[in-house]
Amino acid sequence: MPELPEVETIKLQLEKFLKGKKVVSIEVRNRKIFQGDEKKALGTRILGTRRFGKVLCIDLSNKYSILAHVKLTGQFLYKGPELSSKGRLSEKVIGGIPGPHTHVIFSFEKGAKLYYNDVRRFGWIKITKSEEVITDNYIKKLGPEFFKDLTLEKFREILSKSGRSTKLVLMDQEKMGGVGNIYANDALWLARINPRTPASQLDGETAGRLYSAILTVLKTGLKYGGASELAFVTPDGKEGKYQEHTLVYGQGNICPRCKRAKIVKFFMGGRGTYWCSNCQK
DNA sequence: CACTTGACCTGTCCGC
DNA sequence: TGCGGACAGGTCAAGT
Repeated sequence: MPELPEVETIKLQLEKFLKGKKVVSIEVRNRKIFQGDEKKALGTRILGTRRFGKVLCIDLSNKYSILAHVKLTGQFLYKGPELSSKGRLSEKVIGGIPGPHTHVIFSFEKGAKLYYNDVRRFGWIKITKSEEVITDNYIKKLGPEFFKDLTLEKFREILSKSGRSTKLVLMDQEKMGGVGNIYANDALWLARINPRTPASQLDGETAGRLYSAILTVLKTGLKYGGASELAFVTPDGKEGKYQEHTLVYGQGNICPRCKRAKIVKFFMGGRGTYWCSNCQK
């Protein structure tokens, strides 16, 4: 669920809340989640935030950076003077903050805090030299990204070189960065493409349709502040709304476009795939 | 090399 | 009401 729109939403809020703040302390409650020496961050200020695919990057003033992948259930939650008391916490923040699922607590000046909660503990946070961010094991393998360096031409080329099913290629972060299961399902439906069609079999026009469809669903996801299907919440403790606007993901009713077939769910690569047999050929 | 399955984890939901 | 099992999406490692 944290895909490009969700991580971008987190990134924008963290930028807003943290920029310029001085790191006073970092409490690591779970060593498996936080890798590296957190003391390197103490006394530094937050310069800004970046995003690489689904990975967050928080740049510090001493040429170190904090990288984080929230995977499925990781949550960054901010408490500070800007939020006052009105910000009610989503019930998706299980156990509250701090709580049994809080694994890292960042403290800043004036009592501001950033909590990292993660029920399933799949996520990770690490501190690394800023110049080594792009050679990080995950980031160095990331493919080009939508809205950044993934042009239509490059997109067509990537598809043409893979005989794997189109859906799996879209979700392969080493081929292209940012798209996960929810947006892949919706984009394929929007472009009327069968998720199982081998990527190399799509002609230029069809690939172009898919490219625009992906941009469309990602933009829609951003507009709604991400999809809170599972555990996604924004740092201010609120939920995204895209899950209320999915095209086919999570649906089981008659296809809203052709109204001739039911949306069918099946598994591809172990993940739920939603498909209209009538209009996705 | 391409592709699949299992592991990582726990909360939620569904059926009995 | 309680319990067991399937299921959730993102990646990595191991197996076919």
